Amino acid sequence: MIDKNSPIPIYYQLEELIKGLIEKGELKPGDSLPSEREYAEKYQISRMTVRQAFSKLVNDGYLYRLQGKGTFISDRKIEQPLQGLTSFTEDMQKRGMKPGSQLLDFKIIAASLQIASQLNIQENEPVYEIKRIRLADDVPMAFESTYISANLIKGLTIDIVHKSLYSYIEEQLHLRIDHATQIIESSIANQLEAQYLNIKNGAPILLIQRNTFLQDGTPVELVKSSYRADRYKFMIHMKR
Amino acid sequence: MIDKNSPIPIYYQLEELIKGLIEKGELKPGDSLPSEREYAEKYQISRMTVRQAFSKLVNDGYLYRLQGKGTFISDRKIEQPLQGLTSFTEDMQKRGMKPGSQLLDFKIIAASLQIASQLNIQENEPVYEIKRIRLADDVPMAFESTYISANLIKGLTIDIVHKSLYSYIEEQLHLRIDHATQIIESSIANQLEAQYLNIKNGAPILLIQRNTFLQDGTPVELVKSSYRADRYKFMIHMKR
DNA sequence: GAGTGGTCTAGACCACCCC
DNA sequence: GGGTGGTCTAGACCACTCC
Repeated sequence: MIDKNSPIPIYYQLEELIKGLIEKGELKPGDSLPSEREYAEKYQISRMTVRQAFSKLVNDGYLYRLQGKGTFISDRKIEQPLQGLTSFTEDMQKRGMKPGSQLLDFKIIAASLQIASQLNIQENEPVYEIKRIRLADDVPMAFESTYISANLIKGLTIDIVHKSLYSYIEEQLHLRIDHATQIIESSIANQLEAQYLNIKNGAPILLIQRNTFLQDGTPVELVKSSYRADRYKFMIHMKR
Repeated sequence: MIDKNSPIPIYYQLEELIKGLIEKGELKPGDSLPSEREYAEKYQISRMTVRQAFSKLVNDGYLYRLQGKGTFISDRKIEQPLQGLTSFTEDMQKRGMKPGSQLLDFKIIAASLQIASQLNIQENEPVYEIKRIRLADDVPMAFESTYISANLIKGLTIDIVHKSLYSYIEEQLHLRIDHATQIIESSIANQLEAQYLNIKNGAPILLIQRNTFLQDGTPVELVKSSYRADRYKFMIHMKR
């Protein structure tokens, strides 16, 4: 089950192995795991390597440790929702809904001062502007505008955007998307939003602005979304 | 600067030392840190111990690593906001506002089915109910209702709540608050909320429900807040 | 080739929990 | 006292970046 000769790090293999056991239900919330020493013995690896795998899983909320007692499976009933950076598509799938998308606009424009400052580029530099209505189970869920520097992310097409923008950036351009900041606020639908989302003028909406960055802090993407408040709640999980 | 005989772990001392340098501005965003090996040499500690300190700081967003190049200070201009679990008081202080509070109600009630299920207790078990208006710079910011199991958190007083509930739970009761789930949604002020928050009926508000847990998953606290949308935006930072 | 972070080892002693 | 996680050491080899 653990291949020591594989180029895949051992700690990562162990991580996936344990995650698999949890997802298959062989390890249930509250269950204690075999001790770090037992894993080390069983797979003939160092205890530090086991600890590295455990630490990642603790950090991601799969496990928790109690000194002197052991390592246990977390109760993730409530905390399931947002684990790290996900796309709209993944988000909807996790919520058990069928994601969809309706393209309104895809073009290159000159960056406004506001967009340029968010993307850390000069005013009037070219940026892709993509406007879409996002659907969940074929019903409008959000109205979304995406801005991407055309000098940083070259060769973008509608097709790529439809598939997976993040995969393209990471696998074709070899850039590593690392983190994002989201600003969430409450507002009221204007006429345009009401029309696109099929709700009443003045109905509550959740505005989410996401700024995505590479590891060195270079902005990759700016997304402004308006979600229907009657269909969408934002959930996050926080560690102390 | 590093005391190897102190009961405080070396990796933690190094963490604080580096954080200090960043906060004092001696290390600026984009700067590269001395290498792991240099720190190990300088303080006569193992490289693994240095890595442990670095890893925590990377995880908390202070640093980022580039293989083959070095370790660098993150640009935290935008990402500053919400780092882990914070109280209203801390939150407002970080935003540069003066926090305040106006107590509306403090009593023990029998848990409704809804509250009981959130706190994982039986219906009609005693719970503290605390209702407050939260102020920022003396202006209403949020209307907040807190529910806490009276059997779990004993001896709660208004005074404790006014100071720091979390300190009381951790230092007096020796329970370790570990994580929380927050659900954020957009809504419109009803008459009561409008009155308390000094806004118009129908004005947008941000509803935030927070469920707080101990390490083993025991619910500690349930907080329902209604924030004025014109004064409050929720910000989060996410790692991929 | 020299320097960096990424992974890994085989030990060690400690603090804590439970019997 | 025996088991657990928490910390720490002093090495090792690898992949990567830069010159």
